[in-house]
Amino acid sequence: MITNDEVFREEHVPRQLEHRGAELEQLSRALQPIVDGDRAEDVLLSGPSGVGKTVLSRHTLARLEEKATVASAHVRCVGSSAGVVLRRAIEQLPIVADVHRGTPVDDLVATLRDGLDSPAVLVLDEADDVPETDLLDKLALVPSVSSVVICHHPDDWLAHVDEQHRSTFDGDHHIPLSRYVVDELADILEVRAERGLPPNLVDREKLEEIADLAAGVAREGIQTLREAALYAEERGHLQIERDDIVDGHERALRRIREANIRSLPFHHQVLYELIRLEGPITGTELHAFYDSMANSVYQGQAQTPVSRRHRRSIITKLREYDLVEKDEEGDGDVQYEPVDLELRSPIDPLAEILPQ
DNA sequence: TATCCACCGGAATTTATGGAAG
DNA sequence: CTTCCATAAATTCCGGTGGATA
Repeated sequence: MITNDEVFREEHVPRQLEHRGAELEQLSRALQPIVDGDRAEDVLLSGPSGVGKTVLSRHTLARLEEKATVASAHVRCVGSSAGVVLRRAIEQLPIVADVHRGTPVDDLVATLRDGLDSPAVLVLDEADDVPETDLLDKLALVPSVSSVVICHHPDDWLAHVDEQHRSTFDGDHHIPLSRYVVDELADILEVRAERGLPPNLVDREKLEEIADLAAGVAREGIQTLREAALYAEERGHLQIERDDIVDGHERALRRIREANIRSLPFHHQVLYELIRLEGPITGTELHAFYDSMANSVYQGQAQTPVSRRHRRSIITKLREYDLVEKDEEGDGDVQYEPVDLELRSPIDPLAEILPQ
């Protein structure tokens, strides 16, 4: 039923970007100098997840590539230190150097500075919580590399940035992307449907319904369209129907969360499972529960149980990934609970230990 | 209002890890 | 193989916050 799954992939970059003309223009203008071999300007791209920040940067760079050879690197920064970010950047850029774990960060900066024949663009994706705030300081020492920073909350991000770098991302150098309105997202979905689904499987009205359910978040809308098409096939519908959309949306959201949970380390999954099994649960109860379970859970594992302080950081991360919610109950005490009760950790470390 | 208590999160400090040099 | 070094992860320390209580 899906004729071309490629167009529904997360990493798919469309040839034509719908309804991002102004932003595309703005970003192209900032990066334009690189075509002539000059340093591009730094840019901050911000907006909620799934509205096309990454796609915009990839699409823009791909367009520039058509005009000239452009050296660029795209690094996901989530949970990585400055060293890891720099190392991955060097690996992607045309630089001959051996970089490995343990290479001093200043050496990495030096190879980046000395190893390039011409200026390059470094895209720092999901830069929200890079622990090393001085990453920008280090990059400032590399005049030939300009940065495109992608983050969710520009104000929070800028607050962590040194005063001296803050003005770099002023005015034209900050491109905020917002959610699409229903009509716009429906246009985007229409293109995907044309290219990836059989003709007449879905009409405009249904696309608008999907766009509405997804609340203007493109990633959600695109995945919902895909899942709805699969449901329609399972159910023998000739067209996508309303219940295909509703169920498709549920499954799309779950898939997105599953992808999130899979990328997390063991400790995080343990905490997640405890919250899922016992939630809603208060912080104090959760710590006590962890303490009582820890020995059996970590039995035979390479890792050992972690301290309370570290657990707090982990819970924060689980919330950022939209896996756990923090409820302010009416009476004031906070409770944690899973966003999706049915969504188990793939490790599922407690299954055989806990009854029920 | 003053004090206590639990929690949060930043920062300093310690520990583990893997490559490199001897 | 052992020692040394820098990074990254995890722990410890600690000041700030806000609700509860007298």
